[in-house]
Amino acid sequence: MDGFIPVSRVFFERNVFDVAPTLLGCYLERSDSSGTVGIRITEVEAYAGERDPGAHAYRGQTARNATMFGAAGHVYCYFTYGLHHAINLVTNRVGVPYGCLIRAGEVIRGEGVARVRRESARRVHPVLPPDLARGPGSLAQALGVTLLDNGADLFGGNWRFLVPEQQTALPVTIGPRVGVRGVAGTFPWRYWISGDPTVSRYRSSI
DNA sequence: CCAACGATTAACT
DNA sequence: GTTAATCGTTGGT
Repeated sequence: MDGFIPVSRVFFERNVFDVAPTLLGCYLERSDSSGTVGIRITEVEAYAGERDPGAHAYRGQTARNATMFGAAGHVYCYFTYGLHHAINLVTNRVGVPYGCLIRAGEVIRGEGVARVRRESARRVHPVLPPDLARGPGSLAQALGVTLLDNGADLFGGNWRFLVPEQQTALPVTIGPRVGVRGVAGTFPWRYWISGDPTVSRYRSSI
């Protein structure tokens, strides 16, 4: 992918609050037999395990969240609301269940495939691109994610992660996370590219 | 075993 | 702004 270069797993073996803002502008790609879709990440949230009442891992390890407790650079995928999938990229080291929810992105490869997968998003506007990957559920749908992707490795297999070739200082806005209730909903652990139209329209739930 | 609900979305009014 | 859709996971009986 033009303008992006590979990076090692060390990128994810850092504190989640260091990783989260540096994910913005990076390239995330998933391939399967139906095609390849790649996005430029525009919105993420940090989830900090036992320190974070809003995190799945807050109450310890379960069968569902086990991937978060594993090695960095893997995909934690979960199913929620009976119909949506969402993905986190696992950070830090084994045993520290921190990760970044990928909330939104700009589809820059495989838009045709993404449009087919996101048929319901088609009628947004006759000319402008539809909301292909705006919000975690939409993003997962555009990428073709299923629960089989839980535990997938970003470094090998059908996923790929690249960083921008040019280190440009993106304008970043920080604010409360979406859909997180209680005190954890006040933590400013959401990061997005300022003014980017692909960022989810949802706002704080507090 | 069972009831409640969720890191949401899209279609309503 | 409000709400139905929809089911795996969780935590309490």
